[in-house]
Amino acid sequence: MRMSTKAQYAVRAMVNLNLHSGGSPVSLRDISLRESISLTYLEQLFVKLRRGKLVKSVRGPGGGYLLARPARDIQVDEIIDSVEESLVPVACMDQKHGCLCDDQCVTHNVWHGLGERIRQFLSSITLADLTEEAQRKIKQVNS
Amino acid sequence: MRMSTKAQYAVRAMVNLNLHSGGSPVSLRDISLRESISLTYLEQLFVKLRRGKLVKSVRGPGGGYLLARPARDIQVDEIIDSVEESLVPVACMDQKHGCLCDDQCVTHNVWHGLGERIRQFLSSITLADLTEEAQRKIKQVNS
DNA sequence: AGCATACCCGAGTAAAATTGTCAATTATTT
DNA sequence: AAATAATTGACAATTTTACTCGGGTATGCT
Repeated sequence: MRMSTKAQYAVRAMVNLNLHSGGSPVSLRDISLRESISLTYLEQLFVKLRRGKLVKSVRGPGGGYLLARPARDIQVDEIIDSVEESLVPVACMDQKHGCLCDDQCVTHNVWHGLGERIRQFLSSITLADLTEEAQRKIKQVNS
Repeated sequence: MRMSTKAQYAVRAMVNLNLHSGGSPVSLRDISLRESISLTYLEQLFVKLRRGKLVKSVRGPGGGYLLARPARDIQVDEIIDSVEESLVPVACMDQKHGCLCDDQCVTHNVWHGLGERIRQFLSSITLADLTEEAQRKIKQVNS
């Protein structure tokens, strides 16, 4: 039961983006340097975040990425969904048409319930929450 | 975010064991046939379940495995712990001495909180709960 | 126009984890 | 002794993860 580093990177990158954007685009190069994530890997992640409508891109010099919506309206589970990390703990429940083992599996309800808890928790946290927390931590270090 | 099949198998096997044991040992061969899990793989799992003190083994003909404690006292999170599946979602939190990134990571609290929710949920379910549920499902099919 | 910046995209790849198998042994009962 | 069944360690196939690489394309600046 592990959250992939892909998902972890995506969340970190989004917080960093929000933290350093004063309305103007932030380049992946900057995020790469600050978060020590390889540029090419970040590119991969942001393609998905853009397709997930969480960020907008601005091309050309001075370009970069912007949040597509206010940070308050972006939930952590959406970030993870965008980079294609399933939040459901078992494979048979990925399909939308429900699980084949519906009736047979005794353990079905356990994983289903667990998936719901995970979703519930991660959807209760917004990018704004994380950004504020980051700002507090930065202040602490500087004082 | 996936529960490994190893953990899923372990839970299924434990339910099946409890379901078919009337106080007498159940052989892995029987569980293997009923749950369609390879015998040799089951052996691997039960070594760990035994070390985790969830089952006791009885060797020789008529032997097999028994629950080490009443099913009501066995929680699902213990089964998963035994087969060495971490319930904490990120690697840096596995060590008991705490996470190095404690202060720096903004996202630390997210994963920590998530881990706690997962643990909380899985510890609220006992092997007895799952066994009763299985019995109800069997009745439904037979009626 | 030409150049630099920065996003865009698909393919490939090495390492790690997962999911097992195989062979040989030990303990117990009949 | 023979059969049953757990015990153990080594090993192997497959899949997933976490990347890199090599090219593109759009935009702004001089």
